[in-house]
Amino acid sequence: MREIDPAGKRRAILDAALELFEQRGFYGTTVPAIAARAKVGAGTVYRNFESKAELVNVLYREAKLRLAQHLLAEVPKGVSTRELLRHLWWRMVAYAREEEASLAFTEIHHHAEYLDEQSRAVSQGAHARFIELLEREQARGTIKGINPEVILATVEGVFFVMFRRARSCGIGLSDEDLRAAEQCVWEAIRA
Amino acid sequence: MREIDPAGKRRAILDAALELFEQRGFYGTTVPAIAARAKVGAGTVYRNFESKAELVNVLYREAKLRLAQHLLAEVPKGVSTRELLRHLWWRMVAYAREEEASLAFTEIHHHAEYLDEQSRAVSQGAHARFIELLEREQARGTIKGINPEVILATVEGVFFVMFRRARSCGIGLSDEDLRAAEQCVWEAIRA
Amino acid sequence: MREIDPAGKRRAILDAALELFEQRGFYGTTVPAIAARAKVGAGTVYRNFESKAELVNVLYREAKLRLAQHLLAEVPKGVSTRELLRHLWWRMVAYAREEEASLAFTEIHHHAEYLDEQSRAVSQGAHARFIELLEREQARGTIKGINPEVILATVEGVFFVMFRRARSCGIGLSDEDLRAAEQCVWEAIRA
Amino acid sequence: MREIDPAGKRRAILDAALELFEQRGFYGTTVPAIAARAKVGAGTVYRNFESKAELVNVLYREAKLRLAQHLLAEVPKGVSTRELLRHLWWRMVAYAREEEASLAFTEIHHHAEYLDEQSRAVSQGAHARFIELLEREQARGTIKGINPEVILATVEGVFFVMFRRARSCGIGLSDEDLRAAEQCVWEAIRA
DNA sequence: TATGAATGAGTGTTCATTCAT
DNA sequence: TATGAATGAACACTCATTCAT
Repeated sequence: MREIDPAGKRRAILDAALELFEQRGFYGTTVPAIAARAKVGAGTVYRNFESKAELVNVLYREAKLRLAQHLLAEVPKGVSTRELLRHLWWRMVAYAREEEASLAFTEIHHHAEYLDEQSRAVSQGAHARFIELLEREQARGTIKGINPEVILATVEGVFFVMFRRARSCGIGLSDEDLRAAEQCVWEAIRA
Repeated sequence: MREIDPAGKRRAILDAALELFEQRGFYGTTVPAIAARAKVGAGTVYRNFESKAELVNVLYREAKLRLAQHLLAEVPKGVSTRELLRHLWWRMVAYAREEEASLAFTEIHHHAEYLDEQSRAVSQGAHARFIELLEREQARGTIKGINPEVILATVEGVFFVMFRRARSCGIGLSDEDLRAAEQCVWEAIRA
Repeated sequence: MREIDPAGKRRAILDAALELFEQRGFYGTTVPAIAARAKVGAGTVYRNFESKAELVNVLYREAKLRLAQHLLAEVPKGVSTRELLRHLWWRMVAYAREEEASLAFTEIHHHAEYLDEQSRAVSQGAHARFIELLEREQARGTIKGINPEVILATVEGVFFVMFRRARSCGIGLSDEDLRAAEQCVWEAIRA
Repeated sequence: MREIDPAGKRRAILDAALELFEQRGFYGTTVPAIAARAKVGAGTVYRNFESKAELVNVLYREAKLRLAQHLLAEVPKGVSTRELLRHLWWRMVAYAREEEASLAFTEIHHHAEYLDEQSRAVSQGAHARFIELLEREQARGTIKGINPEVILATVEGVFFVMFRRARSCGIGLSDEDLRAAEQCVWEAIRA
């Protein structure tokens, strides 16, 4: 069987582009710079992606799906809401630590004008799954019965702002801080 | 008495630039586009600002200072921490509603490489004032004694993510949602 | 009697322009820079001159005429050709020392495309007067009977190249060097 | 074997730039004009040269070195100073006729502020080699013992002014004129 | 398939010129 | 008369994209 892209150039381009898009944004990143970092010719980028916009969309969807996958793949069944939050929280921490750039990338490109319909659908799809999960927990009466968007904004907001600040200021987040933050979030949302 | 810039072109340029930088970022915004939106010639931008970078820095500092001013100007004395949070929260809501673009702008440009020393200093100065305020409340024993950075990330995170989502998805935030969110934040941080 | 330009702004503009055109050429000199050096507003330049091109043409003609005037005004009558050359040579030296910039300016702008018909006519007129003078001396049989253009190129060439080099390299020309050069020129052209 | 720039675009750019810089100077020449004359896209200029300034410097050094090479490469040994001058003179004439623009170019750009250290060094190096040559002849007692800079200014001055005038006035220089001029120069400098 | 030279539209910025004050 | 803020065309230079090799 003939493999597609045996040299992994497509992957190299995606990885290079992720780093650069995250650091300098879409318009601040040039295709030649991506090609140089991926150690391929500029033309090779266009053999793999129709345009710079397609490239950023592919990355966006990949990042969004991978995060959702990472969080929702092995959700434990039959545990308390407290346990569920703790589980999700540390999965997010693990993801943020492994894929720092990917997480920051999705934050930055949220709702940018160069994202296409498909990317917006992926984003909304992931969002919808989290809302559903929250609504199931709300039905158990363990967390507040308010607008689940508010609950989600609480969880995500605390997490993202903390990680963004840690990343942009170059300071580390201790496990103690993360535990404290998780406790805050729980107290914020519990019924 | 001769007025400086009686036609308010400088202000028009700043306003136009704020909108565009917020929508499309620094690199995605062109100076001719700013000039066109401000209804001035391209050269007029350069009569008022040394460069595109200076323009974004002026805007950044202005936005940061105005927000800090708005929040910290009339902090009530001798009230409970609960009252203080409520006060700050609704000041933030008022600001976010009046100056939607300005708030979103500062979020986007946080720690960008085109911000100069002065802008970084302004940003850090504002941050420090909020941390001090939190430490005073922590000393009263009314909020958690954890790392105040975590507390601040909690308050800001919930607020910003909620407003960003409302803005980018074009949905409104009801007063009820905002009250609920504020209650979440309080329960998150109280001792 | 109402004087024109009592404040001498026109003169200030011409002097400022001469310096700048000589240092940086026509295209390398900006009208605002001329105005700033002349301590007038940019609009004042246009009140006195139709355009940057007219300004350079006025300067060119002035410089050309002044030099010719300086050299040909008091030509001694009834002296030997040797005496005449010596006279002219030291008049040129005096002019070059007094009006360094003016001399360099005419050299630089010789036959530039922005010079108008009138300027070219002035240039050619001055040239013709020198050629006539040379032909009169040739008729006396005291200098070579070759193409007078060659004689003129010799006198001017030695002089200009020497002064240009002195000026651009920042070295001074001693009287001894100038005397030696004049002797060279004489020996070059004498019959 | 892969040739570098087989289409000779770099050469085409250099040739086009030489013509334009010679006619209109550095600031009067636009990069789009160079590209158009060289029949390449504007971007191609920047693939071959870092900037307009680098381009003019490359041209300047090339022209300076080629002229020095042309004159000094095959200096006849053991000939009289008279013969040496004649040799150099006609080499200069040959060069001036073959590379009219190149000669005029170096004259114009002498000591301009956009020339870099390397270009100034090349210029001074060439100058030094001519001064040395003159000093060797002075040691033989065949030419005047005056400041060799004056001798050089004499030779160069006569030559350059003659060619510049011929070129700018569009008149030709007859061999007879050139012979006469060479004789003038000899008589100017001989002991 | 992979390349990178080539392109030219588009960028940030300057400046000759105008004109309201 | 004198000013200098305002203009926008034109500049030096960049970069997304193409295509011959």
